[in-house]
Amino acid sequence: MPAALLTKPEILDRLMLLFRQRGYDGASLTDIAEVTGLGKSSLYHHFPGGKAEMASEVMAHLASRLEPAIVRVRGAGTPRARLNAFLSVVEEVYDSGRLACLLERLCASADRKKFAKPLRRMFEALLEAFEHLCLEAGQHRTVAKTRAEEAVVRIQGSLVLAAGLDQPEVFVRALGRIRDSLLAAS
Amino acid sequence: MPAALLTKPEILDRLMLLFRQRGYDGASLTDIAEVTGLGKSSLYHHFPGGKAEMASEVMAHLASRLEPAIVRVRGAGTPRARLNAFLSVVEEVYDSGRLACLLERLCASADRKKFAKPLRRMFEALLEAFEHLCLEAGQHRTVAKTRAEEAVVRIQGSLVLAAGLDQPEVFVRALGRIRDSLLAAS
DNA sequence: GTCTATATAATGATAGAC
DNA sequence: GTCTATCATTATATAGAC
Repeated sequence: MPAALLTKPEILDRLMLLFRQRGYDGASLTDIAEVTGLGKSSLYHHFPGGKAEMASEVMAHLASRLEPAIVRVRGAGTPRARLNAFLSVVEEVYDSGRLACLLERLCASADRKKFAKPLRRMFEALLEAFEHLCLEAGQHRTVAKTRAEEAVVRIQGSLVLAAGLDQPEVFVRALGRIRDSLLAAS
Repeated sequence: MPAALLTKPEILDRLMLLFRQRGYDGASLTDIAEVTGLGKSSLYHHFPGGKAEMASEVMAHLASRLEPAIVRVRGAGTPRARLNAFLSVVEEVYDSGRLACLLERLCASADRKKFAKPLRRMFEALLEAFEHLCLEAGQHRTVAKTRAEEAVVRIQGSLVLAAGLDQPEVFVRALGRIRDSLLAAS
C-alpha cells in the first residue's frame, strides 16, 4: 500500500482554495485531481460521496481553522483589541480581498441545498462572534445583533464588489469601516 | 420557416432568471433549452457564441432594463424621493432578497474573465447612481463615493447573507439602512 | 492508498432537414 | 427559426491491479 502523498488537512486546504477560485460548480474532478496530485480513484477513496462530500469536509475543515480565532473573540483583552485581532485574521483569510469566500461559493452552487444547514451554522457563528464583541462593549442586544449583521454584510458585499471591479481595496476599506463603527457609541 | 416561439427579450428574461437561480456554471444547455422551450440548435441560432454569448446578452438586457430607473435617479424630485423610488426598484429586482444578483453570479463563474469589462461597467453604473444622489444632497465628493460604495456593498452582502441564512429579511433590512444612512448629514 | 483503465452519463456544440 | 439526430468532449464515478 503506497504511502499517502498528502495528509487530509493538506488535501482539504487545496480543495478549499480551488473551490474559492473556481467555484463549486466550476471545479471539475479533473481540476481537483490536478491540484491535489491524486488520481480520481484516490479521491473517491478519501471522499466516497464525491464532490459534495468534499465540499462538506472542506466546510468542516474551515470551521476548525477558524475556531481558534472565534474562541479568542471571547478571550482576554479589551473588546477593541479583540476586534482588531479578529479583523486581522479576516483580512488574512480573504487575502486582503483577492480571494472569494468559500461559504458564498457554496451558497451559489447548484447543490446549495445539500449544504444549507452547515452554511447557516457557519454564518451564525460569524454573526455571534461580532455580536459577542458588541455585547461586551455594552451595547443593547438588538443593537448588537444589527451591528453584527452589518459586519458580515460588509465582508461579503465588499468581496463581491472587489471581485466585480477587480479592486481588492474595496474589501480593505470595508474592514476599516467595521473597525470604526462596530464598537462605536450608538 | 417556423415562427419564433419567444421574442428575444422574453428569451433573455428567462435566461437571466435561470442564471440567477442556478448560477452560470450550474446552468446547463439542457436547462436553458428547457426554460426557453427551444431546442439546442435554436439556441445556437440566437447565440452562435454559446453560453458565454448568452450571458453577455443577458447582461446587456439587464442594463437596458435598469436604464430607466438609473435615468430617473438624475431626474425630477428631491434626492430623498428619488432614492426611495430607486430602492423600491432594487427591492423588486431582487424579489425582496429571494433572488440572487446576476452580476454576482457572473463574477463567480469560471468564465468570469470573459465578462470582466461589462461587469465592471455595470457595477460602476450602480455606484454612480448612488453617488449622484449623495452629491445632489450636498455631500463632498469623497463622502459621496464612500457612501455609494457602502450602498452597493450592503446590497450585495445582504443578498449573500440572506441566501446563506435562508432569511430574505436580511436584504430588506439592509435596504432600510441604505435608506436611513445614504443621505444623512455627515 | 494509489494507480490505470474503463464505464456511463452529461456536457457544449454541429449538421442538415423542413 | 425550429427541429431531430448526432458529434466529440468532458463529466462523475467505478473496477480491479499493485
